[in-house]
Amino acid sequence: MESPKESGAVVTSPAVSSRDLPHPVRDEIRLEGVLHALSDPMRLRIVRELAAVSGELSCSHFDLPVTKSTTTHHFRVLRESGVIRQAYRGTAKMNGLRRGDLDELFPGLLDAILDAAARQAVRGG
Amino acid sequence: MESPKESGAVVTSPAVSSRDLPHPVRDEIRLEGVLHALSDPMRLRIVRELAAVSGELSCSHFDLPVTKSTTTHHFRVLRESGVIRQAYRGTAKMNGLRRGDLDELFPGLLDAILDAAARQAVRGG
DNA sequence: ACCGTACTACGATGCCTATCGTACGAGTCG
DNA sequence: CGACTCGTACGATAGGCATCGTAGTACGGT
Repeated sequence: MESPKESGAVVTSPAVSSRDLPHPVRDEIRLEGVLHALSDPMRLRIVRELAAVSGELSCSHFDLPVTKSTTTHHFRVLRESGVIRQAYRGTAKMNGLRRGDLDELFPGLLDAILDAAARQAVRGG
Repeated sequence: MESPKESGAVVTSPAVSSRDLPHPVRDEIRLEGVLHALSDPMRLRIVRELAAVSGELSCSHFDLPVTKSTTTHHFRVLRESGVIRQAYRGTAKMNGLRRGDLDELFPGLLDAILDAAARQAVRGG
């Protein structure tokens, strides 16, 4: 498509770079999909880290015991189920929890799951 | 433990019959397992009905759009993940939510999920 | 004893998915 | 430009699982 590089204007922020990723809109998010996404230990771990920093993290920040291919797969599942939002920023891909959307759709759900995960971790997870 | 059939006492309740089913004890219940169990539409539906009556229901009470074999499978997944408790009462198999255990282990989780499911159903699920 | 009901067990099938390795595209910096 | 980093795409593989059908077991009533 059009390259955002010409036109005299200075590119002030790296923004979403060119390629953008398909996300479900808020009302397309399904409870079953969210639960399924969070029922995988690797993905639950990712979401817990994202919730802890309450900001965005690059994919490479996570040091998961799986290959990069598999990591990509898990992030895609989380994005397609509506749990996280992803955007390119330069070569990095930033990930953020869709807290607002999830809280509007399913009030208390995310917090209950995060709390449950924390308790289980304390008990020795 | 002791069989309730001897001793002059009248058998007032059919009780657990003979065969009993393996359940995880409370501390063996894993969050991932619970989320996975509830991420299936059929099983979520079962759990919603059980929560609605807040008592026990026989397997045959449910009119699911699958065969009985499949229904048995779903109930086993729910039992083995710690979401429900099952016991034979005569020829019927009664099912009840393990609310107490789940609420102690993961406070607010079950309610949040049930509320989320109800909201989604209202929105047209 | 017999039958009907309730549920199970087992095998088959087809789909989904978690995982890997390798090869590639996009962006940054020298 | 070239090299390097970050992440993707694709194919393969192996295991899990939702579903079915059929055959079987347990229990209760007649």
